[in-house]
Amino acid sequence: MHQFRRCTKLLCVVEKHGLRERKKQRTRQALIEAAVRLFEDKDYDHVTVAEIADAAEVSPRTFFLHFQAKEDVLLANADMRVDLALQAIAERRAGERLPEVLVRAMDEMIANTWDSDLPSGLAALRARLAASVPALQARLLQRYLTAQAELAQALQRAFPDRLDTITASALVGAMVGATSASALTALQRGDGPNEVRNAMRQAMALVAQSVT
Amino acid sequence: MHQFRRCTKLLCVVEKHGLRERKKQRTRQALIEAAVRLFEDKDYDHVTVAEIADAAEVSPRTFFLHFQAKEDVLLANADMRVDLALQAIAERRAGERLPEVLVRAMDEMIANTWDSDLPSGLAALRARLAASVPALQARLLQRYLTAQAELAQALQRAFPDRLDTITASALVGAMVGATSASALTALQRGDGPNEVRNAMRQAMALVAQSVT
DNA sequence: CTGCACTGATTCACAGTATGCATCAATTCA
DNA sequence: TGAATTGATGCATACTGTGAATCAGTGCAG
Repeated sequence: MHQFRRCTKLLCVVEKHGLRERKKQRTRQALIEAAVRLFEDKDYDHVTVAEIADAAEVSPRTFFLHFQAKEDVLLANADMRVDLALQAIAERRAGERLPEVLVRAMDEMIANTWDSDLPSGLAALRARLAASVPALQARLLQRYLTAQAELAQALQRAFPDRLDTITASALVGAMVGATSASALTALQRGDGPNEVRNAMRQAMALVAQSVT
Repeated sequence: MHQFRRCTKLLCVVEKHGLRERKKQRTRQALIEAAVRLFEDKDYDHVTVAEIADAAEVSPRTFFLHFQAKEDVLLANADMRVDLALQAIAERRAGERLPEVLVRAMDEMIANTWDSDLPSGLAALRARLAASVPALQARLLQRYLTAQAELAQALQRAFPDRLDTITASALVGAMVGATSASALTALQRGDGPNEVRNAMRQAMALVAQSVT
């Protein structure tokens, strides 16, 4: 019944199998862009799904065919980033210790966000809205939680003799919790992108030293 | 516009100023009990607000006069617990170190939950639903986040020379993140109340050692 | 004790999110 | 070319959550 959908690793690679798939991606992209444009103009919840669909020149019904909820249009590529982190853990380098692997995985996600969403302004918009719109914040946290479970599982697989299930989830929970809390604090203080990133690094370092 | 309401410390002490207040509390309690009863019978989102209100013999509109959203009926006394933790931090005992204070604050919350919600079965119901109903999970996480901000502020006030704003929120974020992640993992593994509590303790200890 | 202010509860109306279902139209494949 | 697949649509609908007007009981001032 309830179900958090995740894209598989394969789907995250841009497939262009046929005109059909490309068309679908185009309307999806149109919806995202229309939404972002509208959110930059008006208050988040004064923008209705109907308006977004209208701006993207599709029917409102189509919106929900691409996104499970209104909020998801702003978290479009989050799944891909989790996959990056999972891969980073799986490809543990020789001699790399536990905290380093975890930090590298987190860095992978952050770096990808920086590269793809920062220039477009999407990162800033999302940050601003996530700090002020409860519904979006809730959805974001929820996705963090499911991502955490996957990261914990991957981490335990990478260090089977060192971690039990509880420790693994505690560790990942601490890392994600600390990072997002400090990022949010920095954001609400009015910090710019680089300061926010520094805050995240600082938080990660703090947690990392607990597993030295 | 958006606003996460919190009860003030004064309101958390049970006031019985007049018949009026008592009546209000009675309908509030009736709503909670009706909701719990229905949630135990049916699937969470097959129970409508209208049904809850009906079972409590009030109008549906009245439900939203007491709770901001459907989910909040299950998180009724959460605010009080945060206040307990804040108090625990403010009343820092002589010679108590940072990690100890934080752990004590968390313990305060957990212990209160155990004492008041465990016998009634509310704790179990909430745990079960929080692990399976996305909407509730989201709301819970959101409240954790606002609680975190308050805890971080209180902590910084208690250790002004030791903590900057970012470190304080990172620390609290790590603690809350680790604790809830491990609790959820334990729950989903099918652990009973005591095992869950142990998992939480273990997570707290892990984070506490990072600030030794 | 009486009228007035306050406020919880109710009723009615409504915007908006989200889903189910039948259907159309274009793509893909046999 | 004909058939199956599937993205998009329209329509109907359930439900959450809010606004506004109103009623009724409580508490307070005079």
